[in-house]
Amino acid sequence: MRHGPTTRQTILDQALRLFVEQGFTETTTRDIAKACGISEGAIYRHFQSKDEIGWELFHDSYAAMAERLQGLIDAAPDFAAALRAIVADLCRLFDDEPFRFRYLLLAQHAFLHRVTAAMKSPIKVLRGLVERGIAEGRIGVADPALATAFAQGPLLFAAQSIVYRALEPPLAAHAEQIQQATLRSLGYRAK
Amino acid sequence: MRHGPTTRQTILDQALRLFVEQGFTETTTRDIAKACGISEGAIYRHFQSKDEIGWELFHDSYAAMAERLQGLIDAAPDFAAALRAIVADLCRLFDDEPFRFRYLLLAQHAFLHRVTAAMKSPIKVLRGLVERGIAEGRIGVADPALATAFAQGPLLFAAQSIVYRALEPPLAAHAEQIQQATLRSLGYRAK
DNA sequence: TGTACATCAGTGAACGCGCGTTCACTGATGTAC
DNA sequence: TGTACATCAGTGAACGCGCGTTCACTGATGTAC
Repeated sequence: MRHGPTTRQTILDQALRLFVEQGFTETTTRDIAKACGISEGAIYRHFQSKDEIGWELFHDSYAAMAERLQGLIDAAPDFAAALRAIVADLCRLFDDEPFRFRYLLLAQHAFLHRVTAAMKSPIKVLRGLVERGIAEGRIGVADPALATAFAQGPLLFAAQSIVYRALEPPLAAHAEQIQQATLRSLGYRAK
Repeated sequence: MRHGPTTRQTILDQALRLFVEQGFTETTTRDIAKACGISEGAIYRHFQSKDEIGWELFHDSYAAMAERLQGLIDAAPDFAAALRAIVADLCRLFDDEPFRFRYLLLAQHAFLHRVTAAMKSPIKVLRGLVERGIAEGRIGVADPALATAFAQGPLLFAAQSIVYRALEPPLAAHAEQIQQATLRSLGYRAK
């Protein structure tokens, strides 16, 4: 295929799935090639290394998610609405693109050493929102680091429970409960 | 050393640390041997394989934690006291044995396929407590799977925040806040 | 106590295997004239 | 339109390396008599 922008995307798609299912190190270039129906050599027409595939998958999704969350926050009328919008959106992302969602969680550890302080990150965005909530007197938990930690719990453990087959999918079906649990865990009080 | 029960333990200790710091697959038998100050061959006097080291570290701690949590629950006068005791105890464990604590979280994924349904597990113990709380009308979240997920969030994300240096150690210093956030996220109501 | 043998933790070189990556080559498609 | 050459994705065998594991050997300690 001369005009085949599809092979590169196929490699990304299959690698994403395999990295989540088997782990990054545990996935071989032979696995990826086989899943794509191409030879191993062909991978290196599109990427310099296996590491580059992993990093590109992480970096692009990570930055995109940060922008997306910031957009939701900017569009929301107040703190609680912003938090609710984020939870609802991430539930949808988990249901629609489970591999992308899960890869972001896994790859955080693996590529942490490459995440520079300058990079936008979903965690920083969330922390910004939490700090605003504290400043506006909406949140009972005074320590922003602790509050940011608490804010992640309900959504991400609910997602994990679905992965481990302890909780019934889709995650969006539990969005309302997750939103409430998140607000409660922060000690939210309405105006 | 003829009467040297220390080498086996040294291997376990160093492997635990390395598995947490670098990952299981990323840690080589050369790494372990070097950290212990022994040859690679010596490892195989005490363990059949690298996998066995990983599994033993996981299985022993996993079962021990399950027993420990069940003991705390049995000794507590009511639901809230049990949950508080668990949180306080796990905070202490994280501070005292950070590698053991973190390894349990990491290895869950890696050894999940070997965790049989018959094995005792901290998650099952927690779920049992949560179900009791729901039955006794103490918990607002009706779905036990969802409530079990919520119950893990404040503690484990606070722990992760310390690992990522976002939150000030020790974890025990935040125990009170974590206990309250856990109860709140479950929609706890006192008698 | 002294001697002969057994036991066992530890050594370190070596093994085979599977990994990520390379590279000479193929064949289809695009371009120049 | 036809011909010659350029470009490029893809092939698949091969490469070197580092991995987990093995094994013949050593030397210290325990045991039998």
